[in-house]
Amino acid sequence: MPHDLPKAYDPAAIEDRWAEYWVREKLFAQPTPTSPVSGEEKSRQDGQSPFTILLPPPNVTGRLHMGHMLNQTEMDILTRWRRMTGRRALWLPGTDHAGIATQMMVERQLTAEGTSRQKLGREAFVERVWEWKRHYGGAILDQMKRLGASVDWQREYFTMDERLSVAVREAFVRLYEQGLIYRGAYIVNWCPRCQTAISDLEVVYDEHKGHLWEIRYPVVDANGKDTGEFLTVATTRPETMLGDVAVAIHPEDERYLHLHRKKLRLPLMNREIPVILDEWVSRDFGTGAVKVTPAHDPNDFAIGERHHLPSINVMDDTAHINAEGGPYAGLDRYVARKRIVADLEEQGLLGAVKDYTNNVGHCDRCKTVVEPRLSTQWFVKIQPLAEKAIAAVKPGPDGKKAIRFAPEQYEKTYLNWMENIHDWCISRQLWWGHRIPAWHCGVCHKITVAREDPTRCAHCGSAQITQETDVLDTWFSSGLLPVSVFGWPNITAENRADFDAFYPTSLLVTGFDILFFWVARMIMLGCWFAGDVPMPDGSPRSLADSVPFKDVYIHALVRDANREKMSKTKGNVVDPIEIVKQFGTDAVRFTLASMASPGTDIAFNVARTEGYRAFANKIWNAARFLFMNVDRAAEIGIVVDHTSLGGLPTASPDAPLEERWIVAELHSTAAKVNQSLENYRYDDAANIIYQFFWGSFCDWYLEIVKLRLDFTETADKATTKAALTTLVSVFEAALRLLSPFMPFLTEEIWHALYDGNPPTKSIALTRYPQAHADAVNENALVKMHKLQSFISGVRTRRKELNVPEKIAVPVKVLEWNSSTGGSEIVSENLGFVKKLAQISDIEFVSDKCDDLAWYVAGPADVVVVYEAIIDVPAERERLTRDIAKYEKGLAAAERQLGNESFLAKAPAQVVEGLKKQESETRMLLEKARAALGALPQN
RNA sequence: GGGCGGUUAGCUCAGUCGGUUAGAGCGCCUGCCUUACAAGCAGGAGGUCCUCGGUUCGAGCCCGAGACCGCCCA
Repeated sequence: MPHDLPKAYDPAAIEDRWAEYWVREKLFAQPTPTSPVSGEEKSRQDGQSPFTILLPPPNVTGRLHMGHMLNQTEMDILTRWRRMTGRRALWLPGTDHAGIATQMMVERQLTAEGTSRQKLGREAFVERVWEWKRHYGGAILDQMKRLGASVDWQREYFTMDERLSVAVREAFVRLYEQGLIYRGAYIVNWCPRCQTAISDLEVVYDEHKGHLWEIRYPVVDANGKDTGEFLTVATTRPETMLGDVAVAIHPEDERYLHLHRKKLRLPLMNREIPVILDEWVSRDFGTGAVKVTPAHDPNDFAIGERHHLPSINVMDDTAHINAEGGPYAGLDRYVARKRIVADLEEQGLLGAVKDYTNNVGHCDRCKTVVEPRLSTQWFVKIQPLAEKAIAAVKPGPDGKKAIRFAPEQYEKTYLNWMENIHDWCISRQLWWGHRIPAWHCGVCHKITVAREDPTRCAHCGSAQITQETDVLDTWFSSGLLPVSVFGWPNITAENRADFDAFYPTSLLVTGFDILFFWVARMIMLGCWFAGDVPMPDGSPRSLADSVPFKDVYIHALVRDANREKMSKTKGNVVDPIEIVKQFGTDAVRFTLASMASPGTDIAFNVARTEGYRAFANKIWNAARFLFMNVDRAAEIGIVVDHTSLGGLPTASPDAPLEERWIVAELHSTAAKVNQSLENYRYDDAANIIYQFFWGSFCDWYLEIVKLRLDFTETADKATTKAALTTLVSVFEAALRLLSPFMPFLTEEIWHALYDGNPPTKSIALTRYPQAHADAVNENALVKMHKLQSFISGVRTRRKELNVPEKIAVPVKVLEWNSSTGGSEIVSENLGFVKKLAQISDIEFVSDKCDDLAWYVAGPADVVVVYEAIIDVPAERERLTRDIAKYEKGLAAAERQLGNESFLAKAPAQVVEGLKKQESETRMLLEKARAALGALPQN
């Protein structure tokens, strides 16, 4: 039997092989169900309803980083687990076309080639991006394949795919027809480098040390002559003054009220502008007078609307001053700023210049300072969509929430944003993306929006129509994914099996950074459009059935070991692929899982990963131990029946204690792990399995079972076979328990265990261990626990007496509390107790003996008899320390037990427990005092 | 300015409904190459649960105030 595993676990030697195997064998493909799954069936059999999860589509230009790996590890654990519990599990992968990022990438290439997208023209450029995508776009998904993500590769999508583009177009047209898309001139965030509008969410604010400049605007009389008086305004952006159309003051500001209706002469431009009153003005900020530049500031724009002021745009789309800026035309905004400040100073119109730290918006993509700019854009009137999206997370008529957040706190964040939402600017001045399906008429200037490319204007019939050049925000298409990947809008009677089976999806796992970008938009668009799709039986769809997912699990940020945010500039980025090469995928996955405590950032520390590689190695070697014994057994004709594997083993009442115990531990572990995963407690689940494998199975059970693995000719073959069978079946079940966390290692060992003839193609297709409540044998757990503390106690005592590890010594046992039955348990299990504690002989005594080496170990007093000289000072120190500890504990217990309120109000079980503890502590104290007294005086 | 989260061992973090003497991994100290594993085994040390006040028979946990750290939104 070829069970020859290498001595040390080497992930590199096994992982590539399995990763390829899983993809090649299409193990995780989830074809369209042939018989439609009715919604009724879905809700009736919740345990068997499909488990569907969408991969947050990585940016097609991206490379895998630690955040992806955490995200994917969590999804993979849950998907593998749900699959193993028997549910139809579908994890759907894909990538996002990432408008700005991808366009930037290709433009950079073009620049290097000495050309540009303008020179190429739109059509050629877009073809060039497709070419780029075909070449490099698969990189991140290839990395995912290598990491063994159990996704359905047959369903891989790209947001610009034809079928998904159909959905984008349908969504746009429908919203337009419903009056929810409009076009208009508003202040948007403009990136002068990307030369496109970006949404509020794509602006990141940074504290920036700047100045607050005070500028004196001369007051003029009716003839335009200076009166000699000035109104001083304060601004952080003096260059925008070129576009000023008014100065606003607060209607109750006594300082300036006399200037109301007066005119000012705008310095440098020599234009007369009015002084107006507006409540928005903050009297405490700056001078209390604010210049109004509607074309370059959102607040000013609002004031302009209120007061019917004109807007003067003084900058072009590259943030250079345009012709409206008079002498400053052609200057970059910052050059203009310097020049303007200098000129004002020269003219004596510059007041105080104060240091001021303000928040400056930068483009999320390229970090260029964003310019608020008045321009014509397309917007979604968001309120009606937001209302549904709010209702979806609040308790419905039945008191249930259609969407639940984990951790719960994110629900507040989400609602807070959704309740204060602004209309969504969806147009981008890019070439790469879904081009807006709107045509402008050259004759009547009206807009035609259509599902099919029109040839004539819908209003006047003219053929002089041209398509809108803008494309849609990438999030508009990714927001539609939950519906579009399952066939929307083409949901017909013949073509709705996917939609009926998999929508709503079960869960979304993602980072908080895209809560608004993506999660919120999926909820809005999903509720809006899926809501119109009737249920399979033709009935209207409820909100609960319209949502894109039922649960949202938000995970934290992966930071470096010092809790610093990873960043390229800081150079502290941990490349997951590098770490994987070093320690193996399984170890990295386990690290992330064991640290994934909800709501807490992960400080990724390779020391931890090193530890989990050791864990993998531990299991590897446990497997080697098993195989060695299986092979030896085979030599004398003992064969473990493979058909007994695959479930969760049970132990008969007459089985040895260690068997009843390990089986009970296994069931208890399985129960806890299932419960933890149910609650998204990856950390608990991982730690519980770790504890079972290493702490229980390897440290205790394997050592004990060695005594029963007797392969000599005289051995009782039945005993050996029974022990071996339990050993193998517990191990096999534990592998399945571990498999979602460490899929590679467990796959390798599991196949070896079945000697090349496994019952299915992969451990991932077996059943996850489910505990039987009655198999958790409390009695065995308690007894074993006592023996463990007894054995540990003897070992501790041996160390204190400097007994060499190899030497077995006799011990005397005195049971000091008959109710525990300690002596009996010890004598029932003499075999392994003697072995594990290195005891040559045990004598049970009924009276305290005179030996000095008295010690309390677990359920019995123990005396380790050894011809060693007791280190009297050390012994005195130990006893003194113990006495102090016991005295403190006893005093605390007595104090509480003397409190009548406690006795009256505390639950009986707590009082009983404390009484027991008190009497035990008292006994320990007496013994320790006696032992101290018996020590020689010096 | 508005909102949210955190502070527990040297480090990174758990701690369920308030209940007996607060846990884990890593690190540290001591001793061992023991026929699965030195990526190992055995043993050990290590705590003002941020501070103050309150509720309670009982507080790491609940309430109030404060300190410090962090995040989101404007």
